[in-house]
Amino acid sequence: MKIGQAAALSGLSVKTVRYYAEIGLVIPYADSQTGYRDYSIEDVSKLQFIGKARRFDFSIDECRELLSLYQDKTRSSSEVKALTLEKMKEIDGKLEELNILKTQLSELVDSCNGDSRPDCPILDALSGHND
Amino acid sequence: MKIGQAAALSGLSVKTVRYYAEIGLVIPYADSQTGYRDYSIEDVSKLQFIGKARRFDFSIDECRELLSLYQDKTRSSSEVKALTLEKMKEIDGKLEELNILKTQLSELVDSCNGDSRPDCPILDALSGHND
DNA sequence: ATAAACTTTCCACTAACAGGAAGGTAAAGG
DNA sequence: CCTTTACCTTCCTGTTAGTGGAAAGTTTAT
Repeated sequence: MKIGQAAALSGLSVKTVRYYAEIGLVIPYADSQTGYRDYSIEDVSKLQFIGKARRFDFSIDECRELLSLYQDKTRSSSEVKALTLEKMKEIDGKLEELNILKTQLSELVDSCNGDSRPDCPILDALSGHND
Repeated sequence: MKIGQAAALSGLSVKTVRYYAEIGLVIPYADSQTGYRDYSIEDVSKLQFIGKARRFDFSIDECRELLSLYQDKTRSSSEVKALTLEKMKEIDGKLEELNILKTQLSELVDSCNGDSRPDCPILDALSGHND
């Protein structure tokens, strides 16, 4: 099938699918007659797989790794689990950072009356020498 | 002072300070003799301000906005507060997304025994047609 | 005087695409 | 059969916020 259908079936944009071909993530047949890319059902499965992994916040490189494990019949599930656990740790780190940020910002907002006067504790805090 | 000292005092890298000059965020004097940038104390204050705002996850464009409010003596604190509240909402959105992700990933991990066998529910979930 | 440390500009690279231009191809309608 | 429309191709640029490095000029220290 052509790229448009593959994109529709996988829920990705044509641009994205073409990009994945370019970086060697999912390489379709190249029809030498027309130059059109020709995607198989299996290619579409891979695209769907990648789409889902991307939504789980896996990077392209991690998708590449997962995909090769996916295709490796002799793989061990521990490898996949390790990758996923690492990703969870990353997410935990981000969560913590964001929570700290949120607390700090909410303290700033609470201290600011937000009226029409130029006096603003938020800017004072940003310009101050205390962190 | 020269860029190295300004960078050291503001806690930013020389590259970053030069970049901020390039994009017109903090423009120092240009010493016509040597071509060296010449930073004032006030420039350093601005750099510190930006550094702190960046750490609060404000984008460069938002920093630009905050900086102009910072320098505007007729500003109202409500403008600053509004910007900060918007930033908080953004952070809340990210937090929610990440929490959902974490839950989904932990369900995947829990379902996987992670042994040396190829059987892996994580990959099954990624390749399955259910989201 | 010379070496070390600092500065300059310029170019390339990062992640993961999106937008758009110019041009070739295919399927459908008249 | 011809034309329109829809689809496909490659190529180039832009996005964010810088980082790394090269080649060359300047300043400071020994």
